[in-house]
Amino acid sequence: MNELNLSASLEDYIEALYEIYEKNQSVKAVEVAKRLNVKRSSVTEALKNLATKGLINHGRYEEITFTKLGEDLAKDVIKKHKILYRFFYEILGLDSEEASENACRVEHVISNNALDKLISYVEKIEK
Amino acid sequence: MNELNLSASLEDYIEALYEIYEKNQSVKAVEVAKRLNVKRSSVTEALKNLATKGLINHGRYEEITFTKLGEDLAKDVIKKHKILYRFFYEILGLDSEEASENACRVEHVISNNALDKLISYVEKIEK
DNA sequence: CAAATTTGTTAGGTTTGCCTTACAATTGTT
DNA sequence: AACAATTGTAAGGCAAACCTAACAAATTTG
Repeated sequence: MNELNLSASLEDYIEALYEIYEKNQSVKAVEVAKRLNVKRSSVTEALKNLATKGLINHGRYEEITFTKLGEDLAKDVIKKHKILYRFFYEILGLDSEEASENACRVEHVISNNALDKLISYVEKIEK
Repeated sequence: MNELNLSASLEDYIEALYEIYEKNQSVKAVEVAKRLNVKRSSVTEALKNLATKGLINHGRYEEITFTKLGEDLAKDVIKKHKILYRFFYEILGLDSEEASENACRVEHVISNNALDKLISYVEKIEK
């Protein structure tokens, strides 16, 4: 499918970028840094990296925008996160915070196929 | 619980070491290397690392043995792997290989609490 | 047992992702 | 507009994990 194979770290960045963008119609490095608990300079690096990979457009001191590919990828990660959250929270009964933490980590390592099965499963259970 | 916080990589190593040890009553770096798809030199490094952390005993050109802590830790990881495998294989219906791959990756990131809930869940479902 | 093969180790490199520090650009405030 | 504060970037470092290449120890085998 997506032959880009982002690292967990870059997936975190693009996910954060997208959600912050949705909320604010703009993205500040400071916010990304806060959210991911990293320094502003690390955000700069990651942005450079994502731009190189063709996922965002971003020049010096410019607002970022998503490429089609970047947007799709971000949505994929977010989709994974949401279904995993539901699984941990609604089915396993973890509290909200721990469900979210687990989803955050698992979303980077679960296969697409496993995700699809999980979607069907969660939906079946909660029918 | 375990305040050691092994990296995913070191967890893989100790898991492999333990399973190979169980099977052969001894561990060769070559086998570990094959199994984890790394070079022998990387295994040497990892062993040094695990020994420093007090999980195994291992001197130059010596057989390794596990400390109590190391053995407990290995068993923990293996336990996680097994329950995750069951979940992916028996409940989600992935094929054996993909179930195993997913278990291998998720075992390093899922919380102990989530694991406990998963154990209960899988056991309840399969009652 | 001596030579050949296999195995373990070391040294030195690479990549990724983070950091700190310092500076540049932008924005906000009087 | 001028100064202050905030934000973005660049440079240089560090640690984890991996690698290759070369060598050392151990094992196999003719």
